Amino acid sequence: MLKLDARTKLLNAAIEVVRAQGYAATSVDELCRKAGVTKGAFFHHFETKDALAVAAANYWSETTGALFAQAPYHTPADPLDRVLAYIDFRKDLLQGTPAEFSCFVGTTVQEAFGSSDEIRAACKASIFGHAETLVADISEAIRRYKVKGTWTAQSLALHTQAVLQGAFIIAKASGSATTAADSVNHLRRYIELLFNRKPTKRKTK
Amino acid sequence: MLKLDARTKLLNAAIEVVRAQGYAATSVDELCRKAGVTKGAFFHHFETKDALAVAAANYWSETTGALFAQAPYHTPADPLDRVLAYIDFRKDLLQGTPAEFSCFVGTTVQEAFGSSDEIRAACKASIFGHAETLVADISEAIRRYKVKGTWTAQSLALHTQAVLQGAFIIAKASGSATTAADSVNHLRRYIELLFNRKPTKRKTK
DNA sequence: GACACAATACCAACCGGTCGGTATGAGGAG
DNA sequence: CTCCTCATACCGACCGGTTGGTATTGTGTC
Repeated sequence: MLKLDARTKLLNAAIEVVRAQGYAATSVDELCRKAGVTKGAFFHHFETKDALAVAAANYWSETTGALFAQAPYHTPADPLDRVLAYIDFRKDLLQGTPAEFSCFVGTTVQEAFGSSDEIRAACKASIFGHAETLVADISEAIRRYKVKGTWTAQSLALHTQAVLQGAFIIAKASGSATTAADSVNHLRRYIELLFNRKPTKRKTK
Repeated sequence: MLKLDARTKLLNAAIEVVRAQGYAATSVDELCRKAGVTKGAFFHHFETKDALAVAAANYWSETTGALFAQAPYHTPADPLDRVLAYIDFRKDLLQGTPAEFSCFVGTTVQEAFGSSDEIRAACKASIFGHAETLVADISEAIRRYKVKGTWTAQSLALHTQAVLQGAFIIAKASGSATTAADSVNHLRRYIELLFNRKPTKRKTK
């Protein structure tokens, strides 16, 4: 981390600290301390604290986007298997403390949706953008399995994100990653039922 | 609200303001202003700001507990119908802005789980306690419909809360209550599928 | 007059943000 | 090559306002 420039160090620090204590409770000074950077550097790179939040949300989109793009859940030939492998992948990420596995933009938007429309929009773009990466596989699975229903691939993709966000909150309240994993299990079962797939052991990893 | 004592006015103000802007971003002074009460009164009734949060979480449990206890979703004879009616009831509550329909303890615990174990515990008790009120109906439905599975009534009850909490976050990000209702629809469909119930129009109101 | 309750004045610490300044390095002119 | 200029990156003391919390003084009701 030492070779990174001040801007990137601040973005990484923001994601780490905000996930642990929330956005409003995180001060600019603390961020600078954590990043090993001075306050002057902070306001050189970001006009305001809110601007940092917007940049961090976009940075979160990029880094997690790259993580999911190269994740192994894309390999199955069957689109439904890919969707289920995605769910399993998300479950695997539920390790350690909530501060480690929870979602930066989910945490931030909950606090800032009323005070900054720029932050809200950046967080929305992150969540909805990630959901969008699931739509192709879901749509293909709908066609392949000839599933009929009043719901759309988009709404199911967004529902997976809602379940994950909710699971993070339950985990924060209970202090247990297991309760979060329980919800993800229910989500997996829901998708199996939707597509008439018999309950399966996970195929990947 | 004028006839209420200072303590209750502060609790109501806390729930209203925190839902709109979050816990950390809400100052004691603002709470006092909103409640029409002085700072002296605040610290007479609550030792610290955190103590107010704990009291507000318990107050939230009581008031929402009363709301749900007298709600009409308990009337159907079939336990599964009661569970589905509960889901419908929750969906009906998704009116107006996120600040109006979102959950005080869900918002608060997300910010305070790392800094105050008392707040965390009070919020956990509220969420888990509410989930517990669903367990009897779910258990009865499991018996009546002879459903087999690896999941428990408790885990399904908690999953409903996770979906709702997640739906609140999606609503805050999107600024739309409709997207939250979409997730609740998926939750309802999941429960119908779990119990082999044909998709139904809602029975209660 | 005892006691719960509330109003006001006040405090030190901390907040986001500002500002004058320095370090470094690229590019052009001579 | 040397010198000058300019832009970018960064520094840290400082500012006014706000924070959670305290101390003191009423005031209404048994």
